[in-house]
Amino acid sequence: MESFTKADKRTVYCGTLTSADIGREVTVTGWCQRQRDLGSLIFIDLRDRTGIVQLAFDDGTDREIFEKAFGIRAEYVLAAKGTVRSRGEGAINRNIPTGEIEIFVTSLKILASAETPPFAIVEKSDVKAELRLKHRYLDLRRPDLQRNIIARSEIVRIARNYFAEQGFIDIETPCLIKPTPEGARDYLVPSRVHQGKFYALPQSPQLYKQLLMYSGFDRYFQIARCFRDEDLRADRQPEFTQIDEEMSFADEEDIMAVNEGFLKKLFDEFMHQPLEIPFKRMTWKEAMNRFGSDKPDTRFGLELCDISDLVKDSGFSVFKGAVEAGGSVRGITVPGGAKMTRKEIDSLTDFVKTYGAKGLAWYKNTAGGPTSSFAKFLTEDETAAILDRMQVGEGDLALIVAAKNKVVWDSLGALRCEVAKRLGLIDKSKFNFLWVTEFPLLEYSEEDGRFYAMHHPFTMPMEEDLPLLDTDPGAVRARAYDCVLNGTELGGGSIRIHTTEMQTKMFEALGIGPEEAQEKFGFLLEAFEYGVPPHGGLAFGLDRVVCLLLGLEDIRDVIAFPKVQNASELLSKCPAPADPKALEELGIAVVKTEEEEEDV
RNA sequence: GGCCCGGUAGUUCAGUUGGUUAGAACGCUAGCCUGUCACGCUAGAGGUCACGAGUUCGAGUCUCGUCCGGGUCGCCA
Repeated sequence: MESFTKADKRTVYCGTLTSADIGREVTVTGWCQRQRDLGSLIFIDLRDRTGIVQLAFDDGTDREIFEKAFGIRAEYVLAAKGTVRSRGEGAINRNIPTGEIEIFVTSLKILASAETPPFAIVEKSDVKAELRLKHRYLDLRRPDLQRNIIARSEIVRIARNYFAEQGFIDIETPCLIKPTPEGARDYLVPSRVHQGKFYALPQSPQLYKQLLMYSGFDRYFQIARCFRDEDLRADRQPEFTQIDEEMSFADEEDIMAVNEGFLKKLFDEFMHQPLEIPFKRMTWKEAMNRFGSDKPDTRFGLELCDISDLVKDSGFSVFKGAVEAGGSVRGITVPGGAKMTRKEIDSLTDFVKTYGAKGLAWYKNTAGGPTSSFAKFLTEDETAAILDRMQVGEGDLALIVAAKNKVVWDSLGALRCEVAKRLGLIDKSKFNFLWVTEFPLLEYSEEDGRFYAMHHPFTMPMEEDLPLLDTDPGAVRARAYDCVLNGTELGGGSIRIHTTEMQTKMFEALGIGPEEAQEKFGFLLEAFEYGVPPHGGLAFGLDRVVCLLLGLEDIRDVIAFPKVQNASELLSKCPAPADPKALEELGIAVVKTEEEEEDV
């Protein structure tokens, strides 16, 4: 065999061969999926990233080649030359695309042998995540994971093409940047040249893309890696990728339109299905009141219903007290939910408790006579009014939470999703895109006794709310928007502040004094002096986009080398201790914790 | 940092009230087999029950701690 590289014109991908190739002499390379030894007949399924083709060895096969084939085991790497031939009637395998043909092998090379892998390289794998991630290079051989990674590449290609067509310029921004005081924890990188000083890895290219607007690159685009030193979730990794954009001389309408165009193109070219644009829009306030969430899943109902006014004077202290304390009493009505058992309702009670609710009041409207956890504390009229307001019909179940608004929203927002999931109310074929707009500009932190920017401190307030900035900062709305799909925040952005006056006001509202502002964002404030265009932008979480389009739930399934919950990576075993010499050069000493001291 | 779930053969799991030699399936090894494709048949090998203490005559099973993995709340401008 003189050549077995893919560059050889006779070398083809396993999964691409069809009966149209019968008679061709070809070379294929790949991994042995399975060897079937039938005595004087051997078959080998050869796998590459395109699929599987069957290699055949029989009494017409050269004895030396036959002996070689006899010894081949799973995951051996092979190059085989031979003639494509029909399998003949009766021997056709309808389950695989190449099932009509096989390769009669005339030359065989074992490029590498292999140990039996710790788990089978098959599409449907129920092997524990830990083992898969320790051997991620094997896990990534599985066809479903290969499809995910290839799909991700296609989505990125479509994004690059689309934004280039729209006149966006792809610009790289630094990965070693100044640590930022607000927002998520930074990953810090020590400086050797400047001992005691640190870079941070970017949580996003935010400031740099704004600076690019100041420079006149009026349409910027980047597939940008971002880093946040926060705890992981099924949909959150410490390093992740954004489709990041920024536009000058643009307002919300321009930015939403460009991105609706992008998603439509993704649906055309990748999903091969229509997507209706423009998307529905909903203010943050409406989203919270109707769905208890700023990223509502609108594929099902179970909307929240406010009954505060009906119970504020009632004899039930739980309801009355919540309203008096400035909170509210709200609930959801589960159609047909009355058949839920007490045990099931108890588990929903435990569920809402994780969101800070003290309990879950319920009312089962059953034909045989209703049962309820709270009706005995209310008058018949009060109960009737609640049932009427919540439209609790026969066979329905009402679930009610009384607490401060944030807890009511959080718990009921999560509860309606949980109930929908348990009752199978979610139509998984739907893609309900939604813009959530008019987010609050600021969020009060009880712990720190101050306001923080809900989006980031460069977000433009809504003009009509500006007077409130001094009197009622919590009520000011921002020119910020999120793109939501089926209950997941796919991306978000805002119109940015572009004047010194406004930015100074914003820092004041955040309790950042002039000196601190100068020290931390002086370069930005100074830049405002030299003519900054109005601008705004948006960033999508690429990993989440890929996940949702592929119908996956675990973000790790679309990332080649993901990290586990404690932010370590099991394959290479990082993070790892640093070389003492390197630490010395950096002027860094690692301080042992008290526990470790005791062990020494 | 809190709460919940899990760790038994290479893999996925079962393992009764604490009781003899810890099982099954798949995989693996060897032999046989001419049309398999989840090949088949026969035989065989394979276990620190995550780790460490404790309770007990006796622990895979009960208790505590540790480690590892998963989910989640906090956190994630």
